[in-house]
Amino acid sequence: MKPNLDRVFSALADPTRRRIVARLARGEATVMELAAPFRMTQPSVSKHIKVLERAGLVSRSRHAQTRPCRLEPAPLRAAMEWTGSYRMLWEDSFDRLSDFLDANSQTKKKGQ
Amino acid sequence: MKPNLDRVFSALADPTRRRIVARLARGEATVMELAAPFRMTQPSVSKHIKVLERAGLVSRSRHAQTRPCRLEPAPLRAAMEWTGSYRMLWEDSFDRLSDFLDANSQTKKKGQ
DNA sequence: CAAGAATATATCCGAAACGGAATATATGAA
DNA sequence: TTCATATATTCCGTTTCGGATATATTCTTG
Repeated sequence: MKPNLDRVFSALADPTRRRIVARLARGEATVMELAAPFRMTQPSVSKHIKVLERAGLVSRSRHAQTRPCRLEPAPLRAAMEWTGSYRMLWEDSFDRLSDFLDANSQTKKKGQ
Repeated sequence: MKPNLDRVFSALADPTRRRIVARLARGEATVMELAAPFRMTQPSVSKHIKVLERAGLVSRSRHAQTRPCRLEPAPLRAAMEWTGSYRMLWEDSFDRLSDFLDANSQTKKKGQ
């Protein structure tokens, strides 16, 4: 089950789906919960979730009538590793430690 | 000119474009040079380059009849920072240094 | 200026994406 | 069984995408 970067990047290319990912990073959620913040209809959100699912970014369980969604780290990691393999382009220093700390403190401040 | 993640992720969702990015990471290249490894026609490659350009991933200069392409780091960095903001999901340790080194050695081994 | 090389633009095509509306399925409760 | 809630599926129209072909533009050189 190796992440398919085509699907992963494609899934992340939509702002609705990135917001869903951001929401799921804080814990499992049902389709209703995920749909709530959006103006979109529920079936549309369902479709977005399915896109995330096919990219491996989301997995689901069954609990009563609900199908809680959970975020899967592997594809996100694969996407980060691909983009990260070009770090050298924006890092002019060879002090990898300080570079990492700088980058890390920045990502921490970033929302969506 | 802040990177538009929609466009960036969307641009990276295509394998041809990721190969172009990989090629450009090793230095500037003309359209002809970029097109060479592909079976595609030149206009198709031109379109892919334009997609990368609109995402801010590629910039171009003018030199004689050629328009050399250069890779721009900012959007790649933005994409990495977005995905990287979910690192916590696959890192169970708080030893950030060793985590970074592990991740880094892995990305180094990865091709395309 | 004419010819050629590098690149862009225009147009066409089939396939896929995105969103809505309506409908279907499934599970739990009364 | 009947009702209600949660979610999925289907169909539709519109837009975008990826590739092809054909044509135009731009610069260089003779």
